[in-house]
Amino acid sequence: MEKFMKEFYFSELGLSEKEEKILSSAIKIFSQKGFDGATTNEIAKDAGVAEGTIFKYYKTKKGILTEILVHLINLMSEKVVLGSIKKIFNDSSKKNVREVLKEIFYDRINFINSIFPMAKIILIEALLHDDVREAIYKNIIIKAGEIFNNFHIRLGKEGSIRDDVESFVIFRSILANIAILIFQKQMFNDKLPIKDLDKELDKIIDIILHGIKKK
Amino acid sequence: MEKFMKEFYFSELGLSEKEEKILSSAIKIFSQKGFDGATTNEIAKDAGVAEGTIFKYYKTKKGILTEILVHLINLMSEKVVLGSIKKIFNDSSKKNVREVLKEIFYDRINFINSIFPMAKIILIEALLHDDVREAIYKNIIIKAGEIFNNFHIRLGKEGSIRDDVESFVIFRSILANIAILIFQKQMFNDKLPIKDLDKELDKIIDIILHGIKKK
Amino acid sequence: MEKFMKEFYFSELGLSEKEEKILSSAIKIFSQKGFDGATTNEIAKDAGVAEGTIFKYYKTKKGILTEILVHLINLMSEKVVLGSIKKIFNDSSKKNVREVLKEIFYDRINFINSIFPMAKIILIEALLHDDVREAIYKNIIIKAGEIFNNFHIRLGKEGSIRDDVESFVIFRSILANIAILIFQKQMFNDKLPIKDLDKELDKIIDIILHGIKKK
Amino acid sequence: MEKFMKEFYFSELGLSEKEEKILSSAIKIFSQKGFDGATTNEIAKDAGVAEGTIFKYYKTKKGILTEILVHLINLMSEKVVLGSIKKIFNDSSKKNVREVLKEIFYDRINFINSIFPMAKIILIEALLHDDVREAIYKNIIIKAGEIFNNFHIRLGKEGSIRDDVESFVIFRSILANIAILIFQKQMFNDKLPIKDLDKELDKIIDIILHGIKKK
DNA sequence: TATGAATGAGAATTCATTCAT
DNA sequence: GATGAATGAATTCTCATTCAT
Repeated sequence: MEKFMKEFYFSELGLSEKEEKILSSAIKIFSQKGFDGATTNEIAKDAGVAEGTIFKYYKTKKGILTEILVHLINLMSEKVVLGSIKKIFNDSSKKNVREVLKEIFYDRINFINSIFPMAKIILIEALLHDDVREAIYKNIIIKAGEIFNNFHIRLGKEGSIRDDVESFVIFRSILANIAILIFQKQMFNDKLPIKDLDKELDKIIDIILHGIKKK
Repeated sequence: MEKFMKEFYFSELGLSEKEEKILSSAIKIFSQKGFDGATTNEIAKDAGVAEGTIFKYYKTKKGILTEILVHLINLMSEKVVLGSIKKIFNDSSKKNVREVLKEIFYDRINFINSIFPMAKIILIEALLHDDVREAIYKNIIIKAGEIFNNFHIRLGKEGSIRDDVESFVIFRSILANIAILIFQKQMFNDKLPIKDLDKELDKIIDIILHGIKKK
Repeated sequence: MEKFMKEFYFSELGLSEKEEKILSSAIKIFSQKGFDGATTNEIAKDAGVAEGTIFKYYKTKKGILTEILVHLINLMSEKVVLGSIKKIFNDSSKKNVREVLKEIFYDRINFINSIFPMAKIILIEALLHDDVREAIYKNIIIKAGEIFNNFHIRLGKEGSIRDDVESFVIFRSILANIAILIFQKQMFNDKLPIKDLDKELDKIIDIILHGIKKK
Repeated sequence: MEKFMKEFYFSELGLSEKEEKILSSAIKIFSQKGFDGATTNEIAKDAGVAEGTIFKYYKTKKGILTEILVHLINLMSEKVVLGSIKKIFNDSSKKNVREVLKEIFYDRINFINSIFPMAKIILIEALLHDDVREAIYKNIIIKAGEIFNNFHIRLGKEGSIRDDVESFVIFRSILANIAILIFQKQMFNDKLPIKDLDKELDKIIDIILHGIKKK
């Protein structure tokens, strides 16, 4: 996964090998101990460089965190959120809602899992700091909401999805279901393992589409 | 709220006034800066005691965190989770599902909001440390799941809720919807304010009950 | 001298014993190695305290320097420059110019010698930094110039000192002669020892009063 | 002046262009921040060379300082102190003392101003380190004293200057007056500007020659 | 019991110096 | 010769913890 992550995260950033190692190790250590719990010494050792080298690339420890945040935002807003979801939506005319949702769920879960260490770091920072929250709101939440809104309008017209509830409320509910699934997988996979993701998704989507009320 | 929290949290713990102040300040500072980002000096100042006094009550800084975790678990598992939810369930025969859910949602949201600083601290620690996750799983998740399971069985028999999906999946979905609402209120209330919680809950419960699919 | 310095410098500042030791050692080490050449570790060892203790009293290393500067300025402007020189001037009616000058020279030389470590530190900082220069100019030079001006006016009326040259030019020339003497004593005492300060002063004052031209 | 300085300082030293740039930048940065406050990185950037290049020419950072000291001593003792002052003295038979002194003052002030950055660096180092003081004493002070001594003997015979005071005492007093003027110009030119150097020198020389006592 | 001055181990950061290219 | 990335020892500063009062 180390290898995969590197490719995935940084291949197009034009980072030097050392810089890539440092950033990669920082993500690893920060996600294990939190930003304040991690030490630059630890990161340096993990990256196989001298501690001083870190500060050639990043002015301060905080600077590494900022870089990670920026990278995550770029990843989510520019490349992935928009790119792959749009693709799915564009193909959606051919499929029914259930299939589109499943594809989106699959896509999101795989993506978030792949960047989970980064996402975890930023989630914690967002819980603690206003400015991080602000950055996430502006760069991710608003954009994702807009995309969903378009999607919702189209499906509403087609008659596939209810149009008597605001787009945002539906969006939030879907988001909640994806989030808790990722949370379960990442935090409690030993206790509450998700053995068959495919079946699991079917159940969740069924609830999302038809609710929990007996007909 | 400061006053309320103190009473609420600690009134029955038999803590001395000083100890109460320290714990209360620790929760405040930890929730603002995270455990590693907070200093005992800061906590002492906020609590109006000498730094040394903290270490009369808690052997180490970590000890304060443990106390907070234990306290949160007690609060959730023993006193509140079980207590008030059970009460709602016991009264549930008289009401329809929608009303029961709304009451639970109200109850949970109010409760979590009131203990949010504590919950935030522990959430972060749970993201970072196995043992905290373990404690939460054993003491909260399992117990809450069991309670919901009983509730589900009863409602399933009554014909109010689908019984063709596992209890846990439904529970998780409801949990997700509550959680994201609390999250929105606590983290993005300035950007995405929840003006009328009552109406908001109606919409969410509608989606939970009937799904997002157009009939 | 260590003892003497302490008393002299700090006795009325209400400093704790530790703080006094730290400030005293800082002056010693800074004057030996310069501000940037000195380390807080060295100061701590010399003061017999832990390195961390220094930072209880002074937020930063720079803060120690500022304290020394402030202390020197207070010493020179408030207590000593004004105090003792005024006294000499007030008694001056009874003596001739030569005796007054000699008394001032004695007084200044003894004073500057006693605070030379401090003065050296600040001299170097003044050579390097605008703001220090500014502080010295405003707090010492202007005040000393004014005092001398009064002195000059009086002596000019009496007919003891030339009044066809600006006060400042005379002041500067006297200052130069005092300064170079202190400089010689402090920097080159091994090579150019001043064996009999009394005779030395007589010669210098003679030159100041009558010039170097043969009559 | 930058250009001039370079030519002036180094033209006859047979330095390569790079070496000249490095030395020139080192003087600039050292004089702004002091030796310990300056970094080799800063010097390299200012000189437009790689940091490593500095260490091709100078084994250590300290080595640059030594080079500057040696250069300053050469400049003062060999080329200039002796050269131009001798010339003035040799022409002195034709002029009166006042004119000779004025010429010397002009010459010295211009010279020291032109090399002030270097002189400042070495002054600070002399304040801090025995060995630098030693070098200055041996190579500059003694030599200058001897030259002045010859001058004094000659003028004493002519009857222009008092011969009832030691040569050194007179020399020191003249030196003091030159030094304080340079100091004023370099350190406090914004606060105490010297608008008309010519008139200023006339006043100072008048005081040096005739003293401050009213006749 | 409570204090808060003092500690010192450990953290982030700096910087002269080296060395492979 | 020249480079500049990399080093790691040294430095400033932080902070949980102790202990005499």
